[in-house]
Amino acid sequence: MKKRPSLKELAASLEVSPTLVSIVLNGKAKEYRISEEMTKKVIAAAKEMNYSPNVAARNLRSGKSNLIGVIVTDISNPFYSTISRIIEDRANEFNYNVLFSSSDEDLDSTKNLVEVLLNKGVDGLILVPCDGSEGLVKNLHEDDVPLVLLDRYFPDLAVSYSCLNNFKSTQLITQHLLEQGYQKISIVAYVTEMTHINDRIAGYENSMIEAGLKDEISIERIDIANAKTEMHGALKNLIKKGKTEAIIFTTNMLTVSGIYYLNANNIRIPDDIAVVGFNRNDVFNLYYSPISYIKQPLELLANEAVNMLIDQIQNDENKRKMTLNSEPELVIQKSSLRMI
Amino acid sequence: MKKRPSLKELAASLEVSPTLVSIVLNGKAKEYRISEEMTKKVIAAAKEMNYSPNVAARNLRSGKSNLIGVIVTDISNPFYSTISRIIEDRANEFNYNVLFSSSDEDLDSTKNLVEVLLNKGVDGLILVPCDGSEGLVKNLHEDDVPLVLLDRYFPDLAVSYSCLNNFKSTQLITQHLLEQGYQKISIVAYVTEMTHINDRIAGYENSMIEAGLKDEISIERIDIANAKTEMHGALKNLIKKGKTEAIIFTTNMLTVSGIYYLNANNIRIPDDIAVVGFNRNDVFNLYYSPISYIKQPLELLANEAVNMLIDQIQNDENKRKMTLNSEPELVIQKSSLRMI
DNA sequence: CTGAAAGCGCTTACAG
DNA sequence: CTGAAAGCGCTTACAG
Repeated sequence: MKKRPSLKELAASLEVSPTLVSIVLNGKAKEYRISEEMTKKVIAAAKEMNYSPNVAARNLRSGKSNLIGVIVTDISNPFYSTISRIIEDRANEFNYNVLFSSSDEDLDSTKNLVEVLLNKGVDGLILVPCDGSEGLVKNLHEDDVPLVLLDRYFPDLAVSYSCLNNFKSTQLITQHLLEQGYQKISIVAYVTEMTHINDRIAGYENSMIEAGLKDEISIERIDIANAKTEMHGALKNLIKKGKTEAIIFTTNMLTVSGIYYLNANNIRIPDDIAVVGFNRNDVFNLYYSPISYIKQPLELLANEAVNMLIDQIQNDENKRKMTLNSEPELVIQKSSLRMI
Repeated sequence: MKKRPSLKELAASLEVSPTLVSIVLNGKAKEYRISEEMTKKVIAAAKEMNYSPNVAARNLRSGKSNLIGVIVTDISNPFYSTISRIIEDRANEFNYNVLFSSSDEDLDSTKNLVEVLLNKGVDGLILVPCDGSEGLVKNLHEDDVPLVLLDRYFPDLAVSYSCLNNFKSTQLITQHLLEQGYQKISIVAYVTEMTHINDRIAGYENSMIEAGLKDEISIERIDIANAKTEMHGALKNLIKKGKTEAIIFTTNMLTVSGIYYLNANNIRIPDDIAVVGFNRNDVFNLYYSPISYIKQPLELLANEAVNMLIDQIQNDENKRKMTLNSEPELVIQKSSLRMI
């Protein structure tokens, strides 16, 4: 690889000191009252020689890497890949680069990735925390690692987060289904202690109770490790009981995997069972019966996560908890409309 | 952020020199014949103090960053997000981290990203080159930047690449459609000079000609910048002419966008028109008429790209061109089966 | 077997 | 307005 010129070489070619060059290139010419003429000369030479500072040296000296670490559960999942793209673009605007990793919802993996990213010298972390990671997050926060949680949060920790108003999202869904005349409404979720899922369940329960349908509440929990098999069991169970007119799937993956099952078993949507899912997906729109879903404001969520993080990094006294509980939007399509 | 202990502090706590510690922690104890006892003591202390080397300092000293840059067209596109995930995992195995960026098929953007990544000190690049980037790629190669092209390549450049055998992919499709009794077969592609697309077109033409159907060859080109509008025009055109019994879409995005159009216009697949697309997508499988598609060996493609790159980085005399033209697989589903 | 010293390329007090 | 010098944390000849 061709060697790039160093500051020293650039200074030598101009017959000035490295200090001067450094000052000018860091935009501090005014502050140090460098002559305009000299300033121009330096900048022109830097351009001419295609100079760009050695990042490792700058990092070492400044203690900053202008690198942020992002840990999502799986960057090949459309929900997270869309978010990652927005984070990347936003971080670039602030002159930061991003190191992405995927935790696969695994605690040990998450711990390991955090360690690796911190060792790489990232200035801060955006983390989609997995089940059981509350202690880890707490430790990071206590160690004053700039940190923003994304998509999920811990109510008991004073850690900033950028999330959906999950409770409201399932309220919207449930109320919509009730309006359509469905009463036997079930919900499918993961086995987890994470708030985002449990809030979604709570929003559903709340709306069911308010509608006087406490007895119709029906919750299926699926272990993410055996999602496919357990989805079969869960849906078979719901359908056998004849207990379900409508199903709410609480994540995108659950929705897609649920549709696979319903499809394979010739259960028609919405004729046999109405369906509402989470997060936009081409699959939903192109399905024979387009699927209603909760649309999250991904731009907002991702941009705010970056904003909060940069804010923490750059004003390090600023350790106050910043939170975003963004508004869900219910996109209604054929899958949840009662055919009359 | 909590300060991590330095090598010097670790050495001080052990009352030995930094040199010794460095040697031991870099696994060179044997080479320097450090006593086993001392070796163990150092390693234990490093663990105890949770020592990990400062990456910036190591990079500066070694001139290596253990960072590779990856430029895809859009990391939120499922095809590239899947590939990115595999690259990430593979790179980690080699103890490399990955900086991802998206070029949006834009040359200026690609140039800019290359510059940024190089300035960040990446040890090498995996690049999905866009239209018009041959000169850029040539320059990089001449500057001895370790470089592997992914998904697309330039036949005239001695640059390593990891790609699909594109010619063969559309041969497979065309032959399959011919076997099903379709003769009026059209193909939809981007306006581009890139080989991967033009090879796909060539494979189709080749099979059509071999079948004596030269006159039925029908190629629609779409400008990627106006994909949606032009897709409408192209398909309207094909259908009006009554000229098409089957359509081959040459990329995943084209396929999805084509299906949106056919859906909106109540054109039934395969009854009215048969369809074959590229790259697995949940959309295809869950569609009322599951879409046949070319499956690329993504694991292989991504892993080999990383292997080739690491090989270049670590054996820098090794500038020989390495190529992979991997085998396409045709997954046949309902969308291209003649209903008898 | 082990340590003192130089140097990677930068930035920033300090001095004038 | 400008420069000499120190130092960020590491590794690697060199010396013994």
